[in-house]
Amino acid sequence: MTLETKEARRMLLETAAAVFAEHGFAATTVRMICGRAKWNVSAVYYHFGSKEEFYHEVLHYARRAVYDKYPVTYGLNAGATPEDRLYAFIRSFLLRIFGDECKLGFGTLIMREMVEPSRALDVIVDEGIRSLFDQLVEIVQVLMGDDADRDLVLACSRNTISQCLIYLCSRSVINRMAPGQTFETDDIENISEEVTSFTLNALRGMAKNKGGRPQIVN
Amino acid sequence: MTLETKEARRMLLETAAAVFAEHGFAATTVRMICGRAKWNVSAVYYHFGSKEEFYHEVLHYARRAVYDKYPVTYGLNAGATPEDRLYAFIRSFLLRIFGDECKLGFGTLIMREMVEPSRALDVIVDEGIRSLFDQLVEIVQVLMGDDADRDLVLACSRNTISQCLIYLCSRSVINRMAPGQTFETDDIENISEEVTSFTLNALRGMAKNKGGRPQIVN
Amino acid sequence: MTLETKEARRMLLETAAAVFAEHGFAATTVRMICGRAKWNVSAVYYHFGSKEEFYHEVLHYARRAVYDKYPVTYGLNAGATPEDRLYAFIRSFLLRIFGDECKLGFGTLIMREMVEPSRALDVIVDEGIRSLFDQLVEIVQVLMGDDADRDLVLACSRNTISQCLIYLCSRSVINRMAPGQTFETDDIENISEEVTSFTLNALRGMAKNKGGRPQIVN
Amino acid sequence: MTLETKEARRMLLETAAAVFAEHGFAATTVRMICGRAKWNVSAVYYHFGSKEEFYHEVLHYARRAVYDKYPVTYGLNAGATPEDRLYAFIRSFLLRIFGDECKLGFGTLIMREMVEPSRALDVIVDEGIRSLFDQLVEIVQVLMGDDADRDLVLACSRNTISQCLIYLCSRSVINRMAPGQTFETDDIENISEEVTSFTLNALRGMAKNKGGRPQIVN
DNA sequence: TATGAATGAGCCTTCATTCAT
DNA sequence: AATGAATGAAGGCTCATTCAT
Repeated sequence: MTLETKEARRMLLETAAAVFAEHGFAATTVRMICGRAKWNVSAVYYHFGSKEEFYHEVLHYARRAVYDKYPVTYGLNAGATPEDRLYAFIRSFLLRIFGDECKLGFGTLIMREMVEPSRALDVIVDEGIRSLFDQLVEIVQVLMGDDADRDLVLACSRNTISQCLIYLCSRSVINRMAPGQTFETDDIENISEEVTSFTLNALRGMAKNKGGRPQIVN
Repeated sequence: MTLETKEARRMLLETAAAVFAEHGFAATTVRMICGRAKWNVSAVYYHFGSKEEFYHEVLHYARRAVYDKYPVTYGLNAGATPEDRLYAFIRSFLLRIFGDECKLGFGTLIMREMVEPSRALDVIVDEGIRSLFDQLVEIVQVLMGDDADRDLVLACSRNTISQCLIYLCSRSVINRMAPGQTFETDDIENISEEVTSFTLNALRGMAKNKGGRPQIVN
Repeated sequence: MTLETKEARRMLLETAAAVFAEHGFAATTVRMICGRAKWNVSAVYYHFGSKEEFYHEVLHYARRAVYDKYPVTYGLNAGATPEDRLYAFIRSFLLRIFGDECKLGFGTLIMREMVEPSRALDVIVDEGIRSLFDQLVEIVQVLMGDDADRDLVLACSRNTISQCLIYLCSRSVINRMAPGQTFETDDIENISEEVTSFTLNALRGMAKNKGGRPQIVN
Repeated sequence: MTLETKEARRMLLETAAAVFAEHGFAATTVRMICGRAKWNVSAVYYHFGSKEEFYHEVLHYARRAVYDKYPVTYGLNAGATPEDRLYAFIRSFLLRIFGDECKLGFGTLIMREMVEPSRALDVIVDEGIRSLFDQLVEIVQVLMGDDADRDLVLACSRNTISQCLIYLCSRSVINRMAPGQTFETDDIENISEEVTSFTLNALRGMAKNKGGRPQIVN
């Protein structure tokens, strides 16, 4: 069978994604991947040029796959309220992070890129994250009111997304602190609701008193 | 000079921490560290046994150092309100993450451990993070009221801390999305206030209507 | 287009000759040649069997081509004196070495064979160099007189040809020692004359006093 | 035993010189050399940095060795005539080329450099060949008379040295054309005398009639 | 016949680790 | 205790060559 076959290529990229996710770029050897995917090492070099280019291809593939499966508008229908949109954003974000069977596939790759950025991160940010964030910002702006300070809106958006990201970046710590906790589909729903609720309350409060610490001590 | 000297050992560990933080465990070479610290490679093996044990020692040292400098009660005096305590918690957490001169020293080491956990992470969680988190939970409990559901309090605590962690885990993305943003001491103060404010508003809201998504659609 | 075509084959061999000349057998990649000649790698293997056989074919082709262009009698007409024949020999030899536009094509291939002989060198010597040298020997014999010692004639012939070969073997050194020197057609003429003159004077002297070192000290 | 030992280093460099001479830089593998010299591959990298640096060291060593053994003034005493000096130059040149037991050690290395120049050739030319050639030029100038044209002197010097170089560059051809010929010490003496004689006759003739081809046809 | 794909051997180099002094 | 030297196991990559269509 040839690697040009869509099927074969897919299988290889999938395996590679798993291995890269598991060990990171540096610690992953091309031999590892090929051993697991039953492919000849040279074949990979023939088709992808170098370990690095191969890795980029894997990243690209994984990103496409996860966005195809969980687009940004996932679970959102026409007459959605801003609150619904926030909820949908958070939920699809988490679904993308957790991926199929909660294996943290693409999520892990992204996380490793954030910790040890390569050229790929620029692309990922430019082609995906930025527009994603902009959509969140828009939702948050609506929720806080048009007169809300732009910088505050940005900060609140960041706070919002960070509540999801913790499940990506700190999963290993969470697993150690709450060993029982699972991350099945149901759990994701619960987390989504809880995060949405927390965020909505924060946004409403911030909007009312225009944020800032002075309010704290009162 | 001998490595038994406190001074020499300190210097070596400090250098090692910087290098490990910069490149990660796998990509860091013992020679790298020794080259920079002007020490003999074999000396490290003689005193620490192996690269891995050495790394653990480094982690241990860095953790002590950062907690010595910024204890959990950092900036807190006797009659502090729960709000003050939350603020102090967040601020000291950020200071620990950003480290001296915002170099992300110990923070980076932790972050890499979270992404690629080693035996060391268990220790770090057991001896540091857990008690840290417990203290936050306690503050949040107070802020939400004694009758607040325990699980909700835990979730809210997690949401709170996540707003800080994003500056650790996603720094590379933040730098790319907002290239201008600096992280000087002043910025840390601002972030602390903003996160505290966001959290307080969320907690008050959650406490009032007992959280959950149903409220959203109202 | 098929490689059976005379034209296509010619083009490929020509390209190959240039690449082999430039990098030598070992450092030349079949892919290099095919890349430059716009041919498929496998086609070469199909038509020539192996890199080595291909190389031999290239050598054979290049030799034919250069001898077709500059035959041994190049520039010689009927009533030529022995001196004329010597001059013609030297000049055509240099022209063959320098090749078209002084690119050192075939000459370089031969040089590389001399340094790293393959099976091909035997053929080259048997089918070309030997008869070439014999013709020179004959000329030298005539110039030194019939009574000249055979071994001396051989040695003198060798000395003669060596004055040409230096432009082949030591070109890189000459370029470094006399950076300005060019090797255009005019230069070849000049070199030919100078070498011929040097040689004639030597031969005449040798013939007169029968060579040998004793004469030196007188 | 350590490679720092003069003895061990010497042995390794000698072996390396032989292998590089036999196969050339590209075709020689570090493993080859180490296999033959009973050294660990990594040891070579530890001490020499890279294959290329190692090669340069080998070249440097070989050059020193051969010049130590056969200096330019080899076999020359005080009141030497110009003829004697020419003879000495040629003889020592050949001895250097043929080296110990006529193994063509350093000679072959140089020859390979001439055919496939590396950075090393620049050094070799600048530090050795140039001054060597200058010495020859001086001798030739004396032999041709002070009024001899400089360019002619240079050309004649080149012709002179080329008669020696042929034994280096074209040895493989000579071996095939005259299979019986040996290159023992005696043979070198004979060749030296013969080349000296040929050259002296040429120089004298050139000096007398000022060279040029016109004389030929007379 | 022609070609894209596949393969296995091997090369240079690096690195953690151990030796020997 | 401290150090320069040595080692073996990989790892990324290349290349001649063979497959399979």
